[in-house]
Amino acid sequence: METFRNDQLENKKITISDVAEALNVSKTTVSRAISGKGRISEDTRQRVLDYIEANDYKPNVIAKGLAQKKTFNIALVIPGDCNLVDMPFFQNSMQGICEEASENDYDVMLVTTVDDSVTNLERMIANNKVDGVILSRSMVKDRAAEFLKEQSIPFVLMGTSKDKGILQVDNDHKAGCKELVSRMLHSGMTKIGLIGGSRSYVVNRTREQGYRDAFRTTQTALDETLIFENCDENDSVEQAVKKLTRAKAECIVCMDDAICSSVLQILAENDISVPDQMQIASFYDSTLLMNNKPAITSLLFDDKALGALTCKVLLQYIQGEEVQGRTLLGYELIQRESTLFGK
Amino acid sequence: METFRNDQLENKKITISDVAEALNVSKTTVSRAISGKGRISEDTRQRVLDYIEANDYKPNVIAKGLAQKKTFNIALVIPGDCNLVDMPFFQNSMQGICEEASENDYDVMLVTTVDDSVTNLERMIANNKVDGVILSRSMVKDRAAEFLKEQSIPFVLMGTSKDKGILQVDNDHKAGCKELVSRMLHSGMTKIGLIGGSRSYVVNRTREQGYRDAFRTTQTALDETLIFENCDENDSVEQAVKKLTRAKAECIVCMDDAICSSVLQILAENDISVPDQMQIASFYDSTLLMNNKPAITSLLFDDKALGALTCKVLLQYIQGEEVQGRTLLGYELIQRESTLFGK
DNA sequence: CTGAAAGCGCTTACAG
DNA sequence: CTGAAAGCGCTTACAG
Repeated sequence: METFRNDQLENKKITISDVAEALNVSKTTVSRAISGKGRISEDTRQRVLDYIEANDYKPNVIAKGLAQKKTFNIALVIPGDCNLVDMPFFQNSMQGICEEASENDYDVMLVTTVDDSVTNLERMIANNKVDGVILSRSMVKDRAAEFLKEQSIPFVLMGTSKDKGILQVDNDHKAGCKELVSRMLHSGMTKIGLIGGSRSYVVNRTREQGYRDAFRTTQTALDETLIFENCDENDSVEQAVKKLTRAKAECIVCMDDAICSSVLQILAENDISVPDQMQIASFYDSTLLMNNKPAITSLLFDDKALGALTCKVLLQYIQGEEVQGRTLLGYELIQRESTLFGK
Repeated sequence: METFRNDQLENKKITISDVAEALNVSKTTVSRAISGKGRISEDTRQRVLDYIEANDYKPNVIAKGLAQKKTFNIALVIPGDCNLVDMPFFQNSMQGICEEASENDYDVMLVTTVDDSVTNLERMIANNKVDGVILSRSMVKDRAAEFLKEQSIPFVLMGTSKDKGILQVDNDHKAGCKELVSRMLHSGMTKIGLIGGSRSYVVNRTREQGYRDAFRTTQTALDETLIFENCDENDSVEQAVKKLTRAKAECIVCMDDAICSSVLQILAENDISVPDQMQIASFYDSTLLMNNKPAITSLLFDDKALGALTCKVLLQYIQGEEVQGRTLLGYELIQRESTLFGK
């Protein structure tokens, strides 16, 4: 059995002192040439820059951070226990965050939380390892947000919170859901069922709000018995579907693709065809149902852009710039075969 | 529109000098009490520790790192463009990595790669932000691995490589696949088809090897026309399924759940029932097919444990301990309704 | 057992 | 425009 041991040979990197010495200037001058701060002649500046380029000198960011009391790192907090349907969201937004951070010479540290525990986040903050934090899934009662607030650590929520004191960037779920349902109402449907997940997540409440807004705006009576929430289990979804078919709902709007997937399965088992006997739409297009036949009408959000923007706002805020308290991103309504309106 | 601006008030944290002053000892002594290195009387050690505890002093890890030329960070490199079926693997292993790192007072930095580009990784390495790297998906030709080798940065591959010079920790795909296929052969089947994804990924080659080994060990003739690889598109999977049904294969083994999902759909469309007319098994259980009826026989791996172990090996290596060149983790063979053998 | 001092690799008032 | 010096918050030979 072959084994390895790290030689720990320090591959010595060139430092600012080396550069200064080689050029016969002070470290101060080198530092200024690089940062662009302070007066320096264009001539020496160019000399320094050329030397750096030629000798591949990279300032040590850690040392720079120590001197400036910064880390040039941000933390991304993601749930360690999310289910399949949420993964694309985290994956894509993560990608956007990393790219945006990278462009600003920042790096992102990963913090996973389990069961609403914030110990990992606490450790990272206590260790001074980050300049700010991105929170990614917001619970109605969010311990991480509370913790960061009392520690007065800069952070932004990639999501929505009713707490106006929290910086937030989110997809405009409410407007999207409202438009989707409004279109259905305009097409003449009235019995539009809604099946949603846990109300512990802010996003589910937001989506529901959009649904309600559609009815209010179009002045259509809303039948509360067609709304089913907290349907986390397959069983509760099944109950909901049964009640909705019995109530002769024309369409079932699912709050996310996980629920939609269950609904489709249940309908198939009961030989209820989509869209003829029951129309279906989903509030979130997760690629989980990409290959479903018929294709499912749904709302499409650009999660990568959301991540990038969230990161941008955080970095601006960290740098002392003024930022908007809340930013909402657009959506796309994709009409597919599972619904009949607007055809 | 409400806006925010960061006050940038430095919430001053207590430093080692503060502690030293308060206790009337030197910084050296405080440092020693904390690190446990160097001689120090049990008495003063306890005094320091008590004070620290009482006043909630946390050493600044960044400063410690500067002095020791360490960062106490590792980087995790993940593909920015993975598809749904791979996400649970990354999510779960990530969780394992984060937990293990946390326990060793290390943090993990996220690096996403796009199209085999290593620029983000280069930046992170150049910036001295990490002590080591975990590579998570291995291509047959892996640029990230090459880069890290020539820079002699400690790294371990969470996966398999034929390069014996690379530290690796992986699930034992080969043994798992071998056992699965062997059991089928022992039950009397002979026509066992294989449909796999891109051979650019090492894991797909490894799985195929297990399949071949099963035939060799049981001394069964292997019909090469039953093997279909590089089936990345739905079309190629469809072709493969058609050929396999025509060839009267008794079972189709899918290299992963994405392929399995396509296969199931194609079989359904052609009214071929599972397992009566065609048995199905998958080499990787990704929860994607969790609710499929019939449930799919497959191999189960503990990705979180894989992540944790990979991280552990990296940290040991970084600390100069001797580590095994290659470590393989077990698997579980889950027999479900989609196959008939062993019942 | 304990401490003064130098050092990690930067930045930044301050002085010239 | 440029530099010497102090400082960021730690660690670690070295001396006592």
